[in-house]
Amino acid sequence: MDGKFLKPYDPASTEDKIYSLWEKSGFFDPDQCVKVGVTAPDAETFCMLMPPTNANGSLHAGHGLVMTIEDIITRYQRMRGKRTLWLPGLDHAGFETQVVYEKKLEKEGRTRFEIPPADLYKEILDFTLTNSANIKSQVRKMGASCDWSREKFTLDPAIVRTVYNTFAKLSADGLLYRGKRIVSWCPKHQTSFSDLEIKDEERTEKFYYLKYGPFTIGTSRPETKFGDKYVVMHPADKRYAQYKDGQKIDLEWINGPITATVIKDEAIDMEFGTGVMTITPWHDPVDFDIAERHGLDKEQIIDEKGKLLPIAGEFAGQHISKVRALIVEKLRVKGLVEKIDENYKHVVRTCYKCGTTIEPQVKSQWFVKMKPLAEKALEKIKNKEVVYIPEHYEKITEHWLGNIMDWNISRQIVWGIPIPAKICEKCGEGYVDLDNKITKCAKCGGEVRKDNDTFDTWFSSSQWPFASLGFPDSPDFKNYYSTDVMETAGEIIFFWVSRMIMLGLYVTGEVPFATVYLHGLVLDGKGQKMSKSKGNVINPLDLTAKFGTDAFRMGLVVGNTPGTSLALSEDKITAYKKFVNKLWNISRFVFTETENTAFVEDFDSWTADDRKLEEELSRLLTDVTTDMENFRFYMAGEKLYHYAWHRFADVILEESKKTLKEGTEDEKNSKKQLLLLILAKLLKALHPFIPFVTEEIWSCMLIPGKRLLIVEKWPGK
RNA sequence: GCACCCUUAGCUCAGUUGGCUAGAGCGUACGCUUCACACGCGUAAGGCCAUAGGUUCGAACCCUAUAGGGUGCACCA
Repeated sequence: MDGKFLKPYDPASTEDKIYSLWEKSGFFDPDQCVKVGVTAPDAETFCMLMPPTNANGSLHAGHGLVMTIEDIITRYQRMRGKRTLWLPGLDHAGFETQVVYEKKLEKEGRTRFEIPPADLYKEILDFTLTNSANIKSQVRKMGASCDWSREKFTLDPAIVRTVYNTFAKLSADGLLYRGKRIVSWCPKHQTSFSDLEIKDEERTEKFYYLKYGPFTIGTSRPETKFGDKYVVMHPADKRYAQYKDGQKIDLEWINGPITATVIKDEAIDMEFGTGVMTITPWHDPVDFDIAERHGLDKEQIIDEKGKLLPIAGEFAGQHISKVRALIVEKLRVKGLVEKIDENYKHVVRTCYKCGTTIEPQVKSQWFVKMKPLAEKALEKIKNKEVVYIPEHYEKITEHWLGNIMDWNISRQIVWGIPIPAKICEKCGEGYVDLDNKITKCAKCGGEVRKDNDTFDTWFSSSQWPFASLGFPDSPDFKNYYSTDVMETAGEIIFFWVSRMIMLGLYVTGEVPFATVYLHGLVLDGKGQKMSKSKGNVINPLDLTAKFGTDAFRMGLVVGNTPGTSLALSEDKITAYKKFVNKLWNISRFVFTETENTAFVEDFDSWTADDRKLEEELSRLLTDVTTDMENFRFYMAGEKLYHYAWHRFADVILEESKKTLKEGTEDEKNSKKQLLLLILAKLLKALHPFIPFVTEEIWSCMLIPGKRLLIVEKWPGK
């Protein structure tokens, strides 16, 4: 027996050694497995893509969970003999990364608005590359057995080309348009967003009743009302029956006399306020729709930075957040304030990143028509071509797909994939232009310039399943698409999962994956969300250093059901550290008692008792295999834990002591083979969960013709 | 407002298609250095499975209602 078993298991001196053993073996690469004969060339394939990691920081506990679950799946499938590919990748993560970088700039006293775009891009690229090296070493530390030789980055030229082709295809199929539409605009970040990037926040604010000629209008935002020249009411509202659609009324308003026009529209809720409102089409989606329906003028009141334009008269140039009180005071002096409701509760749309109030703006942006894509996806989901774990995510997805809005895919940031298009200077029309050929606007003949915007990062990551496998003609795409499992965070089910299904289906005609496994959040030990400001962020590397990667992995997976969040406490990880050590000591006992005894694969001289124990283990492993097949890793892990400690160690091992001391030769032989057999099978079954310690113990077993444990056969049926 | 989820031991959570005495980890109490392991061993305490009805031979599990907690979506100025 190796002398190291006389001391407790030491992860620090083991893990790096074992990982490089795996890497050198080439077994992460399915082609290599076939080449050296551990996998049959015609074996069934299994493919899972690692959600491309945001290359803007370092790994957090959530990544630890992703790497653990996905590695468990991968190792299990590989041991089952499948040609198993787990493809790693990195995401440039457009806006997310730019925000992180802007914070860094802020600390240095700089802002992105003073850096030439090309220079900024270069800076962020350097930043990303530095981070990604860091991230990759952390992923290795978690024990991830992904195929590094196939690693992809969302900015790889081949990926970008695929994204461009999809953009052009959408255009050719009439699913892409550039429109002057109202978009959600963050004045701080100075970019537009899709509807998913908006966070609703309930606020209690004042609600103002203002005199508008013969009417009283209600508003929570008097500072936007300078240009309001349309007054809208419901056509069926009897209170205002005397006013006709299109009727002009002269009245006194904030900065002097104006002529207002009466509009009748059914969008008005007669119950709300006074049943009359004025509209600000440039800065409100509902107002915009009304203006579109009636062909009304739209005027910009607030600029992109949130400051009032000249139309605001004396208030021009001031930031809207500062002038509300001043404007209300002016209105009050003019006698236009009727009353103020102090406790008006409503929902304000804010930037999910910085919490700044969204100021809608009318802008020309690229939109994808989502309905046709969503309908096809919905059909596949209902047919169970994509299966959700946990199940209820299917309903949530169907609800979202059934009510989908068009997707604004352009962002006014430099960090991202540039949109390959030309924009007409004169009329604003846009043209998809992959080959940089267009020089004149086909509509008005005006000069065109390059589109300076970039794609929403989700537009590229939604194409990840086929793009990363080399669509359309690489062998990997043919072998591995459509993939088997998509394992990711429940949080990004709309952002990413649903869009992957839609775009995958649209571009390749096939759903991109058969099963979606969604995990929940990793919370701190008290069940609170981790955040830098609370100071409760758990760094995975600290935990692997303190307890060992195997213990950390067990702590992340046992008791963690899909879709629900997990409270991760050090106590729990400590428990699994002890378990890993227990396994170490079990091995020490077995090795001591079976010194110089080789494991016999097809041993047939069992005692009746040992035969029963062997069958008991087989039953357990069958059970565990069922759990693995059904993604119940939390159960499989717990069952193996329980068996190893409370059955094998506490009972089987204890009882064996007597036999090994007092039994006949046959009984001793049978018992030794049993101990070796159980240990071997247990190591195999536990390997996906705790790969390092099992591989290390395995290396000390006396088994003729054994390979690395990572490619041994899974012991259950 | 609509949808979805949750409520089980002091804490964090399992409990698969309804079926033995409802489980685990941590924690707690008491006792053990027993020749694999004190990162250990043994023993014990601790639960009206949110509440009220219903279905059933049988319910933590299925149905209905209620209460509390959470999440997502949609919004009216």
